[in-house]
Amino acid sequence: MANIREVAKEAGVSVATVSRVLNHPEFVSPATKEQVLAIMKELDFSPNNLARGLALNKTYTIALLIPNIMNPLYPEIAKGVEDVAHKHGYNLLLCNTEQDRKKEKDYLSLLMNRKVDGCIVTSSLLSPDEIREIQKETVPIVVIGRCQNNPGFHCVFTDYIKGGFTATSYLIELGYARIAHIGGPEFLYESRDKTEGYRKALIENGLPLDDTLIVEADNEIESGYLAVKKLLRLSPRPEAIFASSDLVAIGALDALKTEGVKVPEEIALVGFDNIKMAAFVEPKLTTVAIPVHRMGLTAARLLFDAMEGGDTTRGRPFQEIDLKPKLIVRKSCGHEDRIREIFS
Amino acid sequence: MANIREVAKEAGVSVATVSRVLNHPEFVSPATKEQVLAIMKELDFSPNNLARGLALNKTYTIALLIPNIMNPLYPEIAKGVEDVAHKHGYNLLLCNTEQDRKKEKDYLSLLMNRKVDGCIVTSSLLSPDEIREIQKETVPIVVIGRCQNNPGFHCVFTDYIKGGFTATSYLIELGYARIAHIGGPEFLYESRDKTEGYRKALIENGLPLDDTLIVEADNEIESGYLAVKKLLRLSPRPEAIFASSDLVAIGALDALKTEGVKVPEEIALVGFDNIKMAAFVEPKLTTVAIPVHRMGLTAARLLFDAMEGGDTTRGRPFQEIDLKPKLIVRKSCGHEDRIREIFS
DNA sequence: TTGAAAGCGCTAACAG
DNA sequence: CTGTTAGCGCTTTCAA
Repeated sequence: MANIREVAKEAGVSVATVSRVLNHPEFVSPATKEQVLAIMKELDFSPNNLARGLALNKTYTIALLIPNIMNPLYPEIAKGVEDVAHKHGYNLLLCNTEQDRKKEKDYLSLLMNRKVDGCIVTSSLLSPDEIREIQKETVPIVVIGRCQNNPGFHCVFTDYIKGGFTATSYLIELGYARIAHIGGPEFLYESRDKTEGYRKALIENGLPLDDTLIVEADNEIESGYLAVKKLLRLSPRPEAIFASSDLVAIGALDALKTEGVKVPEEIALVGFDNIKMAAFVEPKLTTVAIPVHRMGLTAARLLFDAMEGGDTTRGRPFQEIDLKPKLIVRKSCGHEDRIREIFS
Repeated sequence: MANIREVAKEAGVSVATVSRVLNHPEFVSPATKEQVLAIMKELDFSPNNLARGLALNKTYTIALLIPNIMNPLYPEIAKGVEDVAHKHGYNLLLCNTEQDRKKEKDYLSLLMNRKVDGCIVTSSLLSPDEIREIQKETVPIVVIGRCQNNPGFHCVFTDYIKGGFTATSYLIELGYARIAHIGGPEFLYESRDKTEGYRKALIENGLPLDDTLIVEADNEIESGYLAVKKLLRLSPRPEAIFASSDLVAIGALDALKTEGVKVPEEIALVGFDNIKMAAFVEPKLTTVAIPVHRMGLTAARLLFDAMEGGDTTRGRPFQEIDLKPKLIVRKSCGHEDRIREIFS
């Protein structure tokens, strides 16, 4: 609770000197330096970062906006961001927007007013213009999401269309034709993209598009459960399901089991995200992996580059980093046996 | 980027008036208020919270220290805390200590210097004295963890001894005698307590204590996997396993399957925590539920009480809130059938 | 190598 | 109801 003035007085020097031993110790004589350091310890002094930030216009804090902390995807991103933030001596302010536009806006302006030094926004619900409006010129923002959506921001991008395409194509290769899709919430571009990939794969393979095979769910286990209940009422039943997230797939799997439908024998299932749990349900879930941890790392690196380089606002080339989704084949789709069976 | 002074000038009033429309609008005439508000909008003014915090000695931010953001337990606590923080108009600063004493200390002092208004610490590695040493007198801290361990802090507590006891007793009731235990990391009191509960249950039931039946693991799926590999080398094999966390139990289950051991027919399994995934592995995991979300809520409420009541440091009665663990019976231990079989 | 002093942007007496 | 003014704790010219 002691402040710099008390330390100065006690040490018989000026506050400037005390400040110097904190910030530019090389410019102060060893003798006084030691003296001051001693007094600091004695008085249990530690600088007030608020005041420091006010004077320096720097807070050594960055923020990360995530839509849902309960979705295991985001803690993993957060971990990636934190790893590099901590390495740079920065603090991470984690904000949970709960997929609420208002909350996202609130947090964002709060952060800008709190003068964080930088900010990473994941799967934002806001338009680039909305973000820009809230953004202070001095605070770089990097976006994790779709870049074409966010001109003017550094951006880490994953091609969900391709992801959806990959998942669906895989199912098609395995010989399934009547493939259902449990889509994510419409208001997320990620969901729409996955669905688009799904459609694209069907079309390119000359399979009919059937909208009754598409149901929407939010990103929750329970929601996947319900979706399957709906899908099972269809006749004929789908032969395979592409779920827009592993969480949903896990719920779907649960429903399938409840209904006594064997996976993959009767219905095959692909998830999306490759969350850890995907490998521990039964059957282990085939899924499309998103390099989440790396997304966090990369976004953070981009941010620090921008923060150190300054100049983010000037029409400088914005970086887009494209992290590729990758199919992880496990047991939930049928595999070699199934392939053989189909093609023989 | 405009500041209060510019607004004042532009509006032809004093800074005090501008400040007033921000903080005590009731004391300013409607006319000037509107006028000022208009200018604010025109200049895109928003107050600098750093300066505000400096002047008010208040930041409208609380912090939450968690040991591991990747463990699904903690996001749930965070959610609880955030719910009430947001309701009070506060920001939540989430800090991941990675179960590292140094990092925990660093974060804690960082936070104190940043002048958060309050702080919640979960399963701390620090002693009460260490925490107190870092704590600024004005900043209330509430602890989620063992209260006897933390005299002098408000505290939300769960009785892990009882939890371990409950889990083990349940296994014993079902007729298992040779019960193994996969303990959590020794350096966490939670782990030690669960293990103590395990021992207590054995003793009270007149079962022999056999230390070869106890193996240590950290709180990771992989670690549970390895632990089971070890346990399976024992002969005779254990009939049941009490795992110190669901994560570990899930890893254990995976290993058991890999080894072709049927659960619960050949080996029964109980987990701990009741994370969501416990209900989606096969067999669904019997476990001991910790009311995590409620822990977060409660801790936050305690914190806000303390913050508003002031006076936390004075030897005022510290609240201890005891949230009870609860057995959740699912399929991984054998159930009615098994009971009948055993008792007939 | 050091000190005096002018801010950083805001709030809160106090006096009108 | 409004303005003047003195800080909040720290950093950084500028002079010495």
